[in-house]
Amino acid sequence: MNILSLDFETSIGTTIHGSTFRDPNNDIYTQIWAYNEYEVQLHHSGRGFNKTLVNRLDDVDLIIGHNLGFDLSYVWYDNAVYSYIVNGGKIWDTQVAEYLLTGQQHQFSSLAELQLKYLDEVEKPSRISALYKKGIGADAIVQAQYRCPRLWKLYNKYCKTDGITPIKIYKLQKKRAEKLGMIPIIELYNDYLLSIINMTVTGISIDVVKCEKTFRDFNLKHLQYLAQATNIVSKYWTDGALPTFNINSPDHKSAILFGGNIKVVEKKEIGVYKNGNPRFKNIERVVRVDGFRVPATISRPAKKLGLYATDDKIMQTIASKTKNPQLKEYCELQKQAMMYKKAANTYCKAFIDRSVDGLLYPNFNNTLTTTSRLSSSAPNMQNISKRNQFGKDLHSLFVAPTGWKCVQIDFSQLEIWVLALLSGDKLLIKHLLDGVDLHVVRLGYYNEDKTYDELYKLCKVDKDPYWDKQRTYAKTVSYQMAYGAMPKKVVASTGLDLGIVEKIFEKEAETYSEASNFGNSVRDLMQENVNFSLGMDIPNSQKKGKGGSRISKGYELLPIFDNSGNVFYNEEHRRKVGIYTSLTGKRYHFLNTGKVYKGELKSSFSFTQPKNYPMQGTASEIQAMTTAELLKACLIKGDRIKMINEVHDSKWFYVREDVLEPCLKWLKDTIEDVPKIMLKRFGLEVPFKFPCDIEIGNDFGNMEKYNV
DNA sequence: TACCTTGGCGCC
DNA sequence: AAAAGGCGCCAAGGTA
Repeated sequence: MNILSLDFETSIGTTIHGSTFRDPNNDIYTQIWAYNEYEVQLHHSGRGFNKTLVNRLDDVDLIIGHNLGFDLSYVWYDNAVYSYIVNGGKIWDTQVAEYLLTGQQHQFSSLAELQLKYLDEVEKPSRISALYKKGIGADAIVQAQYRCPRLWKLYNKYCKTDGITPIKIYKLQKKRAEKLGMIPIIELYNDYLLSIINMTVTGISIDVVKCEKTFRDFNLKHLQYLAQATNIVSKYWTDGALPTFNINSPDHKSAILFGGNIKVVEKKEIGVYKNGNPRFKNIERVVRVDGFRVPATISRPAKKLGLYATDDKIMQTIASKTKNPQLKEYCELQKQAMMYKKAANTYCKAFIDRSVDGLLYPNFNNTLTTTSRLSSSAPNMQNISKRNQFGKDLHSLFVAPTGWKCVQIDFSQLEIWVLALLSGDKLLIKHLLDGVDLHVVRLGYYNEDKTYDELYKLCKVDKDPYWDKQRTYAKTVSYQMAYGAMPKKVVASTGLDLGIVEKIFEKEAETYSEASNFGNSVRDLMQENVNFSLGMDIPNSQKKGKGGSRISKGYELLPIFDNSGNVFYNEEHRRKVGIYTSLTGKRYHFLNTGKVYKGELKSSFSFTQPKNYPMQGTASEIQAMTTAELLKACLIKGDRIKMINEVHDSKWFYVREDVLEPCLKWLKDTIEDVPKIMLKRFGLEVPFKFPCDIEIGNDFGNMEKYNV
């Protein structure tokens, strides 16, 4: 077996796109090819390699690297990479492996950290890394090789180490993974990484002109609402020392609604200099604002003394209770002004700033979340408004290239199907397979005078506005329950009575008893499997952030406190974590929040997390394995199907118009066939397929259902 | 200036 | 420090 460790040193590029492939000016200046731990080749080019590999990959069985997404995205369009992947070539990313081996606790590990952890090698402060940090990239170093021979020697040593280290780490990781039965799950997430790279490199088309126009429109709207709101508050905002009323300031909003103090800074003359110029000093004082005098009991105290929360929920309560028409109007204006500003800056502006020639290349963070879900940033493509007034405008900025269609394929009720799979609840499975509307079932829990059929007719056939709305509430409850929320939180997000929500939970537990009990069974299992936290997995020298925040996420034997605030450092009192291993071998860690009581640690674990982590985590595995399944075809049929984005249970594509039907049929069949993939990868029997819905359109704001 | 925390809100 | 379903981003306000 030939293993190859691949690593590139690149230029640094602009501050917007960093050192990644996104910046068109960036290139590779050194290629490090380490074969089987002993044969290391360094290839340098002062002109850059023009994003191509120096060698073929024909005799390579496994490519190893740390954060391979970075390197492979540079050479994704190289023929050698293409044929390697199409012929089933595999990768082992030590960052991905470490993430899974630690139960998703070690996020974005650095090579230096793993070097310490596995090889006990302390990375000496390197001149090379220091240069990189200063913005001096490999291009400059390679070009200076004859001028700076000492630096050049150092650089070559640095490169060589970076090539060999991942191979050494891989061998140890593999041993650990075999012991824990984690090889299949690590292979899955490595395959998934290839699909993620493919998505990232493809990019998402935006209509830049429309984006700029929408940005301007939203800003204009913001200013209009702001002006009206400012006009209303002007009679409460009279003190000349006050700054301009700022509708985005939590301080200002709290003060104007509930009354409060606003800190102001004034320049005060405190004498004269020798040259006769006046001497000033900044004096801080507070100005009292009475505002609308809304009773603060409607809200909740903020962290800052004397300030209160002003979120949407509270604003709605105020608007519905007040008899002051001006206040009522202000509530609506504040909301609109803020929403337009958010829509403009968080989305339109970010899209414009982040795009490169009309294409967005978001970061898909694959070693970040606790549950192994993907996360997205710069821009975040997973939280673009959909249901509110901006949903259509914002999504319609994402357009299909000429001759192509936008396609979105969603798993329907993925979390519920996952719950059925994990719990094996017979009735739930039957209901899902029969197409029973679970939201209507839940509506029935607190409308006992009506049967399922009657309610179904009212909601879905007659589309009675009242019952349709009731079903929407029930739907929200359904999803909240699936996410593992407790009744209180459901009340907060739906506005339903606590009594009703509790009844729903109660009846749900009766109806789908095995499914409802799933979380408890995880918790029981996990409570039996309490381990010490991972101890010195990351040495202190690698702590990051203030006070080593990375460590506090579970890498240190944390001291714990008793009810009187006494600190216990003894081994037997150290914090422990619960570990639960899922069907597929993925490990989840749960923080033990227990305290010391009479000298002994009483374990205590959250009720919601044990339910949520395996559900969310398994859902993400299904997303990962189905996406990975598409990769080869996406490469071979790259002129017909391009995958561009994922949002947890949905996948975004461009599909060429003239081959739409066969492509969509193939995509749907492949994605829905989770049993086939589960069997192949994990040897697990899954008794049902996972149904998907397809939508198509010319842009992602104007999509219509498509039946294959 | 650069970085951190808080409040608030978008998505699944 | 505890504890929460999982995330990321922006603006404000504060600190070094």
